[in-house]
Amino acid sequence: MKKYFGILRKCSLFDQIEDQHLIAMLSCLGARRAEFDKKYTIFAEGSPARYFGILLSGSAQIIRHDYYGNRSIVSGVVPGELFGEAFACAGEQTLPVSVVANEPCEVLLVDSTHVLHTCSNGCEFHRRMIYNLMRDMARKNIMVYSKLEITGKRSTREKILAYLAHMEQQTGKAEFDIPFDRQELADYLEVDRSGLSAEISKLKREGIIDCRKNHFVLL
Amino acid sequence: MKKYFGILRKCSLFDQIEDQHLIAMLSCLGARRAEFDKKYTIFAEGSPARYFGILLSGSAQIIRHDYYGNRSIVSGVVPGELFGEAFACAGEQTLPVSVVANEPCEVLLVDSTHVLHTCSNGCEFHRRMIYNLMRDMARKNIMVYSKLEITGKRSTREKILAYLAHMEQQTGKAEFDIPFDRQELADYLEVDRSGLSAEISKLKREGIIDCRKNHFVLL
DNA sequence: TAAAGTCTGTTGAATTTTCAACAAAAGGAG
DNA sequence: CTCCTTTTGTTGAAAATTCAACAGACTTTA
Repeated sequence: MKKYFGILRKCSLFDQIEDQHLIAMLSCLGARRAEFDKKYTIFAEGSPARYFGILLSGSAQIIRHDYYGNRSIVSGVVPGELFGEAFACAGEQTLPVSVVANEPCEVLLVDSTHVLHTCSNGCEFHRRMIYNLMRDMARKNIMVYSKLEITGKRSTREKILAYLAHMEQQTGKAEFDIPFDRQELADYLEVDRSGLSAEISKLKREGIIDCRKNHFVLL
Repeated sequence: MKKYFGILRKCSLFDQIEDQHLIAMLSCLGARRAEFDKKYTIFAEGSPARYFGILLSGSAQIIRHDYYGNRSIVSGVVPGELFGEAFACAGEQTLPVSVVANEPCEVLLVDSTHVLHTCSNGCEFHRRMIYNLMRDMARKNIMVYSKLEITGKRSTREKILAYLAHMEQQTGKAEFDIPFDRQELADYLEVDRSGLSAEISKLKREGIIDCRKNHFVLL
């Protein structure tokens, strides 16, 4: 498990918890490692939400399908991030979303009840971890609000610009890669793919942005 | 403060905490009561997010304005609910939204740092409260996901139906009042008001729903 | 390297949404 | 009760989005 310490140290759940305690905690949490190939479903919509995940490597997406099979991408997941924790912590819920591997993934599955209730060993790091988990959820909350702000825009153009502005703010740079291809970006922004492509071309012609594939520059 | 016990008992933050401990806790939290008239801003977008609120009476809305002043309603707040807690718990944030009184309101303002850090009295109910707060945030998270699902629909018609289905599920009844007037519903669903009215009329003509003002029936 | 498959940009037509303006209905104030 | 204000429904025109179809660019696989 030691090979994952680099990632786990960056995971907000273990903030200010030292390596020496990590191993004990992981077993205490009943954490187990799992692998998923590209396109595989890590968590399936509708299944019980007892476990949450920590992405160790690869990348994943949180998605939802409506009655007609239209895909909507809620967010991407990068290594070190938690996923599904809100559903696990709310209790008595089934998952309203799926989590799908975007490329081969390694994940750590954690039983949420082990986090929420102090372990029988009475280890004192639980308190820290619960605090960390709370802050993580607060931040996730804010992230979802951001998405609401982006997809709440009325036009495709405004959605694109709001998304790019958000990425600029998050990376601190006017030049960055986005984690989506065109279809995925469309599914994230809740717009039509061809309309999205057309609008991106227009923004390029107007000299507002530049991009090549998934690399964008704000001018 | 005793007159508010009825409401506070329903507040998720105080789940399983008995009345006798409540008074001590409230002072321990540095909670203070405040009143706001209709249309008054309880929390302003951009201001520091140190306090969160508990609505004691009245009703409020969490809203956001974009550059052009377009209003977007993120959610409504009813008595007993917390608001602003995610922003306060994420730390180092300013509010990305405003909270506005929809009618005369009484609120309890709570200093988030008092909740997150065990009080000097070392009262044991903090643990329970932190647990409650975490579950509250997890649920809020899920609520925002629901909103994302509703507003993520591509057409006005689908948004209306998704919203009404959500209300039906939440109330458990096919007949209910919605907490919005037409303009507010439009701002919540992120659509044009006149288009919304037109679509509601159409749904009525088609015999899919019935409504009078803000009372809706799913047929 | 060639072939097959996927992703992206373009286009035009059909559909929808937005916008602006107005009139009817409902609610509130005096 | 009447006047005034706010809310709601309707309409038509303008603008934007979606849809379907296709061609070229890029990837992957055999």
